[in-house]
Amino acid sequence: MRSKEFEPDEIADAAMRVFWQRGYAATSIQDLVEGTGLSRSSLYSTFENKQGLYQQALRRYEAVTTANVELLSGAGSPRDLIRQLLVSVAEDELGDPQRRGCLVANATLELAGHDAAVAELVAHNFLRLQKALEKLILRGQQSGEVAAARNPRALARFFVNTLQGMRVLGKGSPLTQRSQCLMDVIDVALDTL
Amino acid sequence: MRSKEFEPDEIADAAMRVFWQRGYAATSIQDLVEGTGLSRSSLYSTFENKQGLYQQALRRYEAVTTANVELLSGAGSPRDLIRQLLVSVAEDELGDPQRRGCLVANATLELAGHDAAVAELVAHNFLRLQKALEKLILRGQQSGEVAAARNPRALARFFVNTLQGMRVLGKGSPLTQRSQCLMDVIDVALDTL
DNA sequence: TAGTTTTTGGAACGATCGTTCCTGATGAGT
DNA sequence: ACTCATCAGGAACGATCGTTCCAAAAACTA
Repeated sequence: MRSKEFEPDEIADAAMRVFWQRGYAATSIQDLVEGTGLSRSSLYSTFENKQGLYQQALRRYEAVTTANVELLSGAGSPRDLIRQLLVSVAEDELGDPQRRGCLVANATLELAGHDAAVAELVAHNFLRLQKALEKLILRGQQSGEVAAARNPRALARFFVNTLQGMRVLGKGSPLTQRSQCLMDVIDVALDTL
Repeated sequence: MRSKEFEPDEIADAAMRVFWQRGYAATSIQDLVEGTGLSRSSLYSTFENKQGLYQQALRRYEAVTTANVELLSGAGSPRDLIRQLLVSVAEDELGDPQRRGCLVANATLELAGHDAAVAELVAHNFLRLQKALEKLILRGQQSGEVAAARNPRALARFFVNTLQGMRVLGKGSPLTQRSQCLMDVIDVALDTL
C-alpha cells in the first residue's frame, strides 16, 4: 500500500475557490490542475469527473453557511445579529476584488435548473440558513424585541431572499450607487422586524 | 447590392432564448446556429462574435423590462401593481418548464463581475425598474395609500432586490416548499409599504 | 531490502470549442 | 440578360475541451 499525498478536502477547497471565481462551465480542467496543484489523473481518480469535483466543492462551501449560522446562533439582539449578517454580505460584495459573490447563488442560477444534484446541495444551504434565522426571530419575538405578528418562518424566508437579492445587486447594480443601494435594502428589510 | 434575408433583431431574439436557457459559457456556436437557423458566417458577419451576439441578445431582453415598467406605470393601486409584478415573477419561476429564470439575473451572476459591457447592460435594466418603482411608490405616498415615512428610492431599491432574490430562490429553494417560500417573501415584502 | 500495490505526472485521445475562409448562390442595377 | 457586389452555407482552422491511459516514482509490507 501507498498512502495519498494530499488531503481530498483541501483539494476540494482549492477547487471551490476556482469554481467560485469562474463558475462551472467557464472553468477548465487545466484551471483546476493549476488551482489545486494536482495532476489530471489524481483529480479524476479522486473525484470521478468535473461534475463530481464541483459537487464536492459545493459541499465544502457549506462551511461558509456554517459560519453564518453560527453568527446567527450567538448571543445578542436578534435584530442586530441579522443586521450584522446583511452588512457582512454587503461589505463582501463591495470589497472583494475578485467579485466572486456567493458560490451557492452562482451555482443556483447557473446550474440548479438543470442539475438535480446541484439543486439539492443549494437547497440544503438555503434551508440551513432559513432555520437559523427562524430560530433567531422566534427568540426575538419571545423576548418582545421583535413584533410577534408575523410567522417567523415567513420572515426567515424573506431574509434569505433578501440576502440572495443582495448577491445579485451586489454584482449588477450601477457601481456609482451600489453601496447606497445595498444599505437602503438592509434598512428597509430590517424594518419588517 | 443584395439585401439581407433575415432581420438581425429577430436573430438576436432567437439567440436570446438560447442564452436565456443555457447561459453564456454553456452555449456553443452550434447551439446558436440551430437556435437561430443562420449559418456561422452570417452570425459572425452580423454580430462580430459570440460576445457581440450575447450583448445584442441582452439588449433585446430589455423588452421584458419594458413590459414590467409598463405594468408599473399603469393605473391602479400602487401596492396592487407591485404585488402583480412580484406574483408574476413567482408564477414564472414556478411554471416555466424550461426553468430559465431571468436573463438579467443570470447574466449578472455569470458575467457582470468580469465583463464591463455586460455589467453596464444589466445595470441599465435594474435602474429602469428601480425608477418605475420609485415613481409608483411616490404616487402611492402622495395619494396616502402608502406610508410616506420612507424614501421612495430606498423602497424601490428594496423591491428590485426582492425580485432578484426571488429569481435565486425560485431556482434554488427546496422544491417541496418553493411556492410557499415565494408567497411568504411577497407578503413580507409588501408589508414595508 | 525486495516485492507489491497505489499514486503520480504527463502524454495523448477524440470531440468540440470559437472563429475564419472560400465557394457557389442570390438578387439588385444597368 | 448580364454584371457584380454581397450574401449564406459548410468545410476547415488551430486551440482547447473533458477524459483516459500508461509508465515511472513512491511508500508500505514482509
